[in-house]
Amino acid sequence: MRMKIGDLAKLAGCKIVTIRYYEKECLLPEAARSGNNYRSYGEADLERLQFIRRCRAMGMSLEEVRSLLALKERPDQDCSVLNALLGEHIRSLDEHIAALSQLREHLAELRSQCHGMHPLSDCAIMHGLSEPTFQA
Amino acid sequence: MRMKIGDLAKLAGCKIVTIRYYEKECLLPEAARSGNNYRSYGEADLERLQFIRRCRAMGMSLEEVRSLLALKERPDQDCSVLNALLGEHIRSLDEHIAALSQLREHLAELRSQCHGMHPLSDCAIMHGLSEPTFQA
DNA sequence: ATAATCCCTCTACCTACTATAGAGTCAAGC
DNA sequence: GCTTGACTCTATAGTAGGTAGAGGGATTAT
Repeated sequence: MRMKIGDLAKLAGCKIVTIRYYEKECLLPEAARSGNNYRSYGEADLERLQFIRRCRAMGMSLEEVRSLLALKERPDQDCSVLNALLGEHIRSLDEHIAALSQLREHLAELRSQCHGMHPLSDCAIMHGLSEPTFQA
Repeated sequence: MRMKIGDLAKLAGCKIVTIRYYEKECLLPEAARSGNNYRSYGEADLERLQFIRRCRAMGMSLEEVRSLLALKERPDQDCSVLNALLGEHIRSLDEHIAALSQLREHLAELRSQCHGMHPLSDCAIMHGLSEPTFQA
């Protein structure tokens, strides 16, 4: 039942150092220690770590994860707080995606103006990057 | 014609510290100094800085910018190198955008399952984040 | 003369980890 | 009993691309 940090890391799909890092950041509680001073983990630790990793995989910051973990501790509370938090996260993702897409279009346009096989001094890409018209 | 770091920052739309940072990173040459030890800049410095800022605004890393600056020094070279570099950058942008979009859909789906007004312990969002099904 | 604003260097901080050094622990094989 | 390899421990420093602050000197406006 009890496992060492390497086992936990394997099960959660993350690195050992990351687990120690989360502990230092108080996202995981201070681990119990076995006689040899090795950290010792159980089911609950694994679940909490997986929760964190899933949130991270969803693109949340550790601060956001911290808020979610705090919410998770109070299951009696209304879930509108959580709903709002997630909505905010989706909104910021949308912004991020829109900005990147615009950038991508911009770059594609720049590239389409160059057909290769000529010196850099004539290249439309270099000119595009050098001229004030291409302020993003 | 010559200007101080604050003027340059204003013209390039960046912070003073950022300019000093670029100098330390050798993206900008060591600035000339006037009698009072203030950095002193001219047209060429402004252009180089603007080039860097434009590349950054296009989402390029400082390492990519470094490569572009090196290319810029050799205007006789064929522009296919530049073309390839830009193509690679666009490709990595595409990947990034795709990953974020998938994430966004995932989160939207999660959120759509919660209609508010019930305790967290029943909330589909919290369950979604707690269960292995939602591995991204 | 003095206050506000500029500039200087140097150091530390941010996110979310990753990498390395140097040391202790444990199980298997000879 | 000894060695080898795989595991663990702590502590420190590094990554990208800056940002923030301390403590000091220079310039400009009033």
